Parts: sequence; C-alpha cells; structure tokens
Amino acid sequence: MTKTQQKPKKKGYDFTEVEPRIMQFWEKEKIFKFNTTNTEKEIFSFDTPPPTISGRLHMGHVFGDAQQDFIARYKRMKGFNVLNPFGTDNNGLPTLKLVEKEKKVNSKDMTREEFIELCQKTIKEEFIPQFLNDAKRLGISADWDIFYSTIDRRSRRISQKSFIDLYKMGREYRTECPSLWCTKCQTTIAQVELEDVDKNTIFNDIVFKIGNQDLIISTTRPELLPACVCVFVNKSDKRYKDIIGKKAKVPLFDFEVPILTDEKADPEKGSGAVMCCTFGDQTDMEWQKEYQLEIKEAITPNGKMTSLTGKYEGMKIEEAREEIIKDLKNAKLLIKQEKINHSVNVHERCGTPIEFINSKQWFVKYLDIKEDMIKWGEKVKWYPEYMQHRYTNWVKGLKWDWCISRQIPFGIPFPVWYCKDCNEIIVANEKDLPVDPLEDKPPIKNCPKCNSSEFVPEKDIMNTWATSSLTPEIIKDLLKDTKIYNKIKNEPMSIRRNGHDIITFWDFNSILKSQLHHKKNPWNTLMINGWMLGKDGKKMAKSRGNGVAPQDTIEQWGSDALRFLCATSKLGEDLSFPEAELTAGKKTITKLWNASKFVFMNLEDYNDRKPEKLEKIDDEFLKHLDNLVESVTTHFEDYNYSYAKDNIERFFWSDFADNYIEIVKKRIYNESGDKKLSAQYVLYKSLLTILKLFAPIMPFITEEIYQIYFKKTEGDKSIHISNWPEFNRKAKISETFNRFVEVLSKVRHAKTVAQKSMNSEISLTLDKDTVKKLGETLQDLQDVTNTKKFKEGEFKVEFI
RNA sequence: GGCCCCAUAGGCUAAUGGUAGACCAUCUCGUUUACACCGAGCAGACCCAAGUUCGAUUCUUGGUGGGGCCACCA
Repeated sequence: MTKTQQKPKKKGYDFTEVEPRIMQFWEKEKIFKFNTTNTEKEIFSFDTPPPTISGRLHMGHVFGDAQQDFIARYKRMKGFNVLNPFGTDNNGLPTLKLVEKEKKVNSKDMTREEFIELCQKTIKEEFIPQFLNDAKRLGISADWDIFYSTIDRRSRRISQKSFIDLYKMGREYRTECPSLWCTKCQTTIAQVELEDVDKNTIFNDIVFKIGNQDLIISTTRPELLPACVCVFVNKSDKRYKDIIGKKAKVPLFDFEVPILTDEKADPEKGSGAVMCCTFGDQTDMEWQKEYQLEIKEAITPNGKMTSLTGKYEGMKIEEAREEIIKDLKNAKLLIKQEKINHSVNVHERCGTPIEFINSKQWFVKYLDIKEDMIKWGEKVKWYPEYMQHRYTNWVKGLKWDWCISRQIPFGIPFPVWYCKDCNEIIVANEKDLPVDPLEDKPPIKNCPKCNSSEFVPEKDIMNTWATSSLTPEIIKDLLKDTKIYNKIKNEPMSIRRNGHDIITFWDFNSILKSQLHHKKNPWNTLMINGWMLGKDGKKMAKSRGNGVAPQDTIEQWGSDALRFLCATSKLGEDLSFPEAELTAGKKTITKLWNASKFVFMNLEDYNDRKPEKLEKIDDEFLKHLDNLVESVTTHFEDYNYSYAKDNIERFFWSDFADNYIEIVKKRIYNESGDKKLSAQYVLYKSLLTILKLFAPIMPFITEEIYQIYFKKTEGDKSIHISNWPEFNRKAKISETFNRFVEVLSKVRHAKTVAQKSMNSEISLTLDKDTVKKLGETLQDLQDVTNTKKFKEGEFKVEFI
C-alpha cells in the first residue's frame, strides 16, 4: 500500500476521539468538584437513589441519570455550589445472588463475615469500576470523590444508629406474627416486594360433614385443610341458615371446626362457604385477629408441610396438594374440580408464591401516623405535581407496619442481642457502631433485668431500604470533616430524583425516616422521571429482547446524541426508545461543529471588539436571543429540560443557522468597519449563548467548541463552570425581524417553485408598507436574497 | 373494584376556547467562499359520544384504547 492510499484524515467532528478526551479533562481538572470550603456560595444538593450494581449501566439508569445531570449542570452554571455525590446500593439480595453466581459459592457454606467480605471485594473490584466508568462516559457530572456504598462501614454505622434511635423512640418493636414469607429465599418480604402473577389453578369442591349432612367448601389450597380452624358463611345466605353455630368435620383429618358468620364470606363465590386456615391468605389473617382463632401452622419456612399435616409431613406444598386431592378423590370427598385463572402474590425477585409464616420479626411502627405521613408528602415539591398522588394513595393503602428484618446472611445486622434467660433486648452503644452481634460482644456484662450473663445475638439483617432510606444522612456524613458540614447538616437536601416506580420505596421510606429522626423532610423537591421503554413501547427486558445497551449506543452515536435522546420526553413520562432522535442529535452536533467553524473563520480580525452601533437586523436578532435565554432558563428552573431542549434546538437551526448566518454572510464578506463588526459581535455572542444553553444537555460537543474557540477570550476553564447567560427582561421584539424572515421565505419559495438555486440573482419588488417596516434592514434583505434590482410595488420575484 | 397518567400526521412530539407548530421518514426542487450528517419547499394529524359555549382539539361527563399504582382473588 502506498502512502497516497492511506485513509484520509476525518475532517468533521469525531466524537469517538473527543468525548473520552473531554471526560478525562473534566476528571483531571476536577471541574465538578463540590466546594467544601466556601460556605458563602449557595448550595444545590442532589440525593440520588444509589443504583444496585448487578451488572453494567443500563438504559434505565441512563434515562434518569441523564435527566438529573441536565439539572446538575444547569445549576452549576447558574452559580450554585453543586453537591452531586454518587453511591451504589449493594447490601441486598441482588448482590448476594450476583456474588453467589459470579464466584460459584453458596452463602450458606460460609460464615457471614467471610461472605460479606467476598461480596464487598467482588463488587468493589469487578463491578463498581466498570459501572462508574459507564456513568462517566455518559457525562454524569458527579463529584466522584463523594462516594458511598450502602454496605460500607459508614452506611452500616448510620443504619444501625437509625435503628437504635427509632427503637429508643418506641417506633420499633419485635413481635411474633404471621409475615409475608418467601419459601425460596427463606426470608420475610415487604408488601412492596410483592408482585401479582396470573396463575392457572384448580378450584376444588370438597365435602365437609355436619353429622350426615354434606357441606361443600371450594378451595384452591386443599393442602391447608389440616390448618383449618373454622368455616365462614354469610349471615344473609339462606342455604346455610340452619348450620350456623354447628360444627363441621374436616375431611381426611377428622377434626371438627365451628361454623361462623362473616360479611367477607361471599355467597356468590364457590359454594358460599369458605374455610379459614391460619394462614392461607390475608383474609385468613384478618379473621384470625378478629375472632381470636387458634393458630395452626401447616407450612414450614422452607415450604414443606409440618407435623400437623400427618402423613403429608415433609412434602413440598405442591406435592402435598396433589396427594391430598388424590386422597380426597379416593374417599369420594372431592365432588368437583374447576380450572380457574387467578392472580397470586409472588415474591418479585424469584416468582415464588408467598406464604404467611409465623415468626419473630422487627417492625417499624407507622400505621398510627398515616395522616402525618400524608402531610409530610404534601410538603415536598413534586415535579411533576401529579406524582404526589402515588405517594398519598400508597400511604392510604398501608395495612402493615414495616417489617424490616430479613433472614438472609448478607446485609447490615441488627445491633441487638437478647438475654438468654429473660429475652431482654440489649442494643449496642452508639460509640461501638457498626457492630455485628455474631462477632461482637454486647455492651454490658450482665442483663439489667435478670442479671444473667448469657446473651444470644440477633442473626437477622435489616431490609435494604432501612439503609437506602438514609442516603441523605450518609451523604452529609461523608462531608463531616469539612468546613461546609455545619451549613448542610440540619438542612434538607435540595432535590431527590428517581423513577416513578420507586416512589413507594425510597421516597416514602426516606421521608418517613427523616421525619422520625429530625422532624424534617429529607429534601425540598422530588423530581420524578419516567422509564425508557423498548422500541415496542414495553418495558425493556432481556426476555423480550427489546433492550438497548447504552454502551452500544454510545459507541455508535456518542454520549451527546444519547443524552439528546433522553431530553426528548417530558419529565415523568415514559419514552419508547426513539431511535430517530439519535440521528437528530447527531445532526445537531455536526451542525454545531460546522456553524462554529464558520463563525470563527470569519472572526479572525474580530478581536473581541464591540461596534459603536449595532446594525438594525443584528440588534433585532439579539432581542430574539434574549427571549430564547429567558424561556430556556424558565424551563430549566421547572425541570422541563425537554422544553428547554426544544426551544434551543429550534432557535439554533432555524433562526441562527438557516436565517441569521445567511443574512450576515454578504456583509461579513464585503463590508468593513462597524457594519462588519456588528455582525461579528452578534455572531460571537449568539454562538456562545447557544453553546451555553445546550451545554447541560450535550456537554461534550459544547465543551470541545468552547475549548477551541472561546476559552481564550472568555477565560473560564470549562464551559460547564462558566456563567449561565443573562437575559434582558425588557427585550421587546419589533416586527422588523419577523417581517424580514417572512419576506425571505417568500423569496425562497419563489426560487424553489421556479426551480432556481437559492443564490440565483433576482429582481425584487416589495410593497410600500413592507419596505417601511424593513427600514434599514432592506440592504441585508437584498444581500441575503441576492437581489440585483429592487423596486417598490406589489410583491414580485423575477429572475435575471 | 378504587385511584393516577396518557390519547394530536406513517413514527415521536408542541401549543391553543376561534380547526394546529416542530422533528424523523416519504415526496419535489436546488446545491461549490460552515455543513450532501446540506438548503428550500409540497403533502400529511387533534380516539369516540354527549354536555357547557356564538364557537372545543383545548373545559365537563361518559365510553374506548394504552401505561402504572392499590385492593380483592376461599
């Protein structure tokens, strides 16, 4: 191959070279560093839900993170001292599963300490660096030095302290009660971790005997027969009038249960008679409480039948169900089977139907303060506003206190021991935190109640949200040794941004904890983002194959283009991955590059001077620019990044590139002195303004252009810490500019219709009124339309 | 069953009590002092019904469709 055949050097904008370089520049120069010594500057702080690291950054992260970053960059340019920390969530089940899979280990074969160590090591070395790199590559402007993990020492300490404080406040209690239980994960789960799944099942009509009389009971769960404690019928149900108060014999198990009445027994459903087992479902539990029914446990925590079930003991739930059905058939006690489809509550992580298992669990008590919780939600500024309904509806629907204990080996332990003799609860001293009761000794030698010296450690760990709900505390604690700490420690953070799917998780729990601890909300504002859906309008999922990997998109289109796409939909709304926006974004980037190149080609003799007097059309254009700045600023203030983007984009393409540049071309080429200088001044100023307005959305291209052309004259190290453009509220737009553009487009139309080129020479006739309106700008109009002969009269375009 | 959001051209979206503005795609024409990742231009849309109104895409109610949350689910 000869030298002449070498690949020609790319002359356009090459994001593959620019973006990684700019990314390194930001990091090296610490452009996004939170100033911890300047206590004067107003702070704008972000509390972001830390992503669970279970692989690489995905589109879901990108969509929300990008939207937050638009705001972070805007606020920074607005002059705020922006606190934009970054955290990762890795103290829960997903991390446990990930590490077990990745390291091919079983957590049960290891001590808790060993496993936690392995988790932290694996996550820290193998997952977090890659994840953070992806986030940096997207241009997330976080201060990477302010970093936490929800399992690190600090988080463990804060989480345990929160537990102890709430316990001392009387907000936490431990009790034996039926809890939502996953027999696969072998842990209690919270209401919010449930998912509905439609399942095909069989509705069985089973015969109970009342003396010689048959009573038909319909059930989907015959395996719970041994746990049956009574039968309910509806008072109004005439069929069963005579049997109320009598006893019914449970088939196969031959024990008798009373027949009671309750409004919840629906005569329309099944036979109208329902068996109550403790605990088959939530209604059973409510009945148990209401009627003080005996508690019978048919299922063990690992999903097997108990000794109560006699010959079925040790079978799995499904096996026992099949066996019992078989035995009922043989005994001729099963008279009908009907296939039905009903929805079942399952554990969202593993899909296992949940059971209610009686066990000792820790709870945060909050059902008594529902009214307060609703009020606290009202004090937050919600963007968009309607998202508050989701919070309020959730609080209104709460039926359980918050069960915060989990029976998994990995997580933050309860800082609790129990007296072996009297069960007295011993909590750790605050100064010893974090502790692991399995390893550490209790803070006292003898039980204060019974003087016993033997203690049993609590081996459960706390639910991950018990910790994640404390991220504002964790973030503040990271800054404990800095000058700025006093300024932030008692103030709510400025904003939390997260997806609408976790309003009931993080937002709710965070508000609750902050209010209980400090009687204050954790932040002033909530910014709720929607989801990035697949191209088919459905949630991106591996199983659907509609996922798009951000790494691929960035490689092919660049981060700016991907961010541009993320700015398409309104705040809070879901977006079906609009591939066309990548094209639009890329075009805009190229156009910015070329327009800048053009502007500076013509500014070589400019030297940053301001003309004595601006040409009329230039002055008018600046007023338009002023209006643009005003509207874009307003939109960003309301977190309406999509409107902001739309406004800038339109102005840049249409007003600036297609019109203004064309208008001043001739003047710049042919004139000198103020006439030329006026155009140069406005080109410089308007291009800089456009770049600044675009900077929050497309940080890389705007930084590159700034560095090449503007840095020398403007002086700021980076466009992202330069000042946001000011606007003049008095900028009233006269009719001149609009009339000018109107005539221009009419001439262009005429040329198109005549199939002439845009710079074909013409003879132009304009009416008197238009000429008057155009005033001094007439010459510019003649230049841009390439008018060689001009006269007054009825509008006409003639070709020469 | 209760609640929330959405419904505009082929796709994605905007504004508005007086019938709608972009962008992508299509089509036509043009193209050399920034840009064929270009320019100019044509064509194309307010889910249905009732009500309020001089007038509704916009407000109200109901319906239909899509998304979500909650409850029920023997």
